[in-house]
Amino acid sequence: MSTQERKRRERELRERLFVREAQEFIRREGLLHLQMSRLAEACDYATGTLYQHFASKEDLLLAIATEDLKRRATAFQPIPHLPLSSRERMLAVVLTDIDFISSHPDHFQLLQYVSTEVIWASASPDRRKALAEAGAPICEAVSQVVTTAVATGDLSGIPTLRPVEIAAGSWCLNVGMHSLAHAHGLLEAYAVRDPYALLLQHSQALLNGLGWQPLIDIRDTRNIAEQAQRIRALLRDNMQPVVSERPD
Amino acid sequence: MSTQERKRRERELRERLFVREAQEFIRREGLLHLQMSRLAEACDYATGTLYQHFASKEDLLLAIATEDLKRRATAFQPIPHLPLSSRERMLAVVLTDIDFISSHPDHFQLLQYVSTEVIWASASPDRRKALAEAGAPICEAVSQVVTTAVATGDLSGIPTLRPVEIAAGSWCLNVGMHSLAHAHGLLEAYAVRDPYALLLQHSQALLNGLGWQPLIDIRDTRNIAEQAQRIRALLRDNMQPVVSERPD
DNA sequence: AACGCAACTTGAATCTGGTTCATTATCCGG
DNA sequence: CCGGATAATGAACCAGATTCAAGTTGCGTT
Repeated sequence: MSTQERKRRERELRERLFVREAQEFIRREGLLHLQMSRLAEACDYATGTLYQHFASKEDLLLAIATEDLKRRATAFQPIPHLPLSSRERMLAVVLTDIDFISSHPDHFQLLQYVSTEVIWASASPDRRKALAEAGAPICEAVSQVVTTAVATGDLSGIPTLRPVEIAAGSWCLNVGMHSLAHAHGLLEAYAVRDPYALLLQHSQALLNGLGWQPLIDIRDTRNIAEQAQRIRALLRDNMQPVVSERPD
Repeated sequence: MSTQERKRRERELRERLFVREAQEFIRREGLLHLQMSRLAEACDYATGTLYQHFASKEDLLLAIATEDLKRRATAFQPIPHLPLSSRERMLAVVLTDIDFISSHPDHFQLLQYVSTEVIWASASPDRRKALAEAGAPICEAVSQVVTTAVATGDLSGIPTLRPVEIAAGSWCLNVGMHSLAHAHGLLEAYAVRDPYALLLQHSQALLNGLGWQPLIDIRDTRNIAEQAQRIRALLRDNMQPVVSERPD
């Protein structure tokens, strides 16, 4: 059994190598210039070997996005347990998302690209499933925040909606603003400034609209900014130290 | 002069032919299977001629998306003048968007694809500009709705925000929900039902949160649905009859 | 220690499809 | 009707993803 096991491990290790190296390529030269043959070469393997792991280039891209997303997801896990009001936790979700994406521009670009129906459709079902699952912890963390809020009475639940569905609004606001912020030239064309401050303000408005206690004054931008800073500080302290993976 | 003028017209006509035929291709076989040479052939032109019009395939895709977007934009123009309360007008925007995208799935897919930084970056600046401009009327219409709302006192403006920026929240909610709704399998994976009813509910919550009068009860789903139906009916009556473009 | 088999690796060849460009055709003003 | 400018043509080109026939490797067996 042990040889089989060892092989599996080696295989997994190599897959990581490919993914890691591909991320490096993308960071250096952009998604556009990632080439299967060059990637294989850079890892000291033949092109064909790459295809042992990934059925197609799209598959590889999903795999990379999945890896990123897993890392992103871990950032959300401590949130439900942070010493914050339920509403602040919800904002912590928004802030975590903003900060992660701001500091990983490649991740957003890639995720955006693979989420495209064109690319999505040409990846294998397994990879698609893996990507969807990598996002699940975020979904769960957020749902938990909502559930707790309802339990503590900060939010009076909406009978027809599940926790996820209540959280979905906030999530969509995020996704939409990221898209806007990344659409090169759109902000300028439409004279929108500082998208993430705006996102924060609208998130607060939405929470108010859902009746999520304590309501705050959305005109008080100073207060909003200060609260965000407080929450960010706490998030930094609670950050999982990024598990630096052992070099092989 | 007239011959030069005629040539320009012919050129424009042909460009339309290409775009139209490409849309047809996409509708029939999907974005994935659009091929430059086959498209040219289908229009009875040589491949090279296609490249007289579009510097690259990406350019062509932007052109198609732009054409669609223009049509989409016209649907928003009557909204600021509809006999509705300002808040209902804002909902009319949301509904128009939902309905247009629901009935033009290809449009969303294409727009999503070309908005991707990868594709966007490899199109020519002119095409990018044209696409951005095609969306401007929507932006203006929505801004106007906000401006009117502030003028009539339905919405007490937010000193630090421009009308566009106030509208941006609602817009992002839309964009985000469309993304979610189109991400094959995500809704199921995260157990979210009926995304567009949800979008409506969250839009109402956001408007409430912005203090947009008259506030409504977001728990009253029946009322929300009925109001949406009323607005939709009005929108249908005011629909610009789609200008059926003369066949050449 | 040698053998045979299965599984894996290799990278040159294949294939697809976007893009180019030398050639040819068209059009226009004189 | 001529000469040159302008545009159309489509076969050739090229990049790069994907394949696959040939060669290796490593394991268990004799």
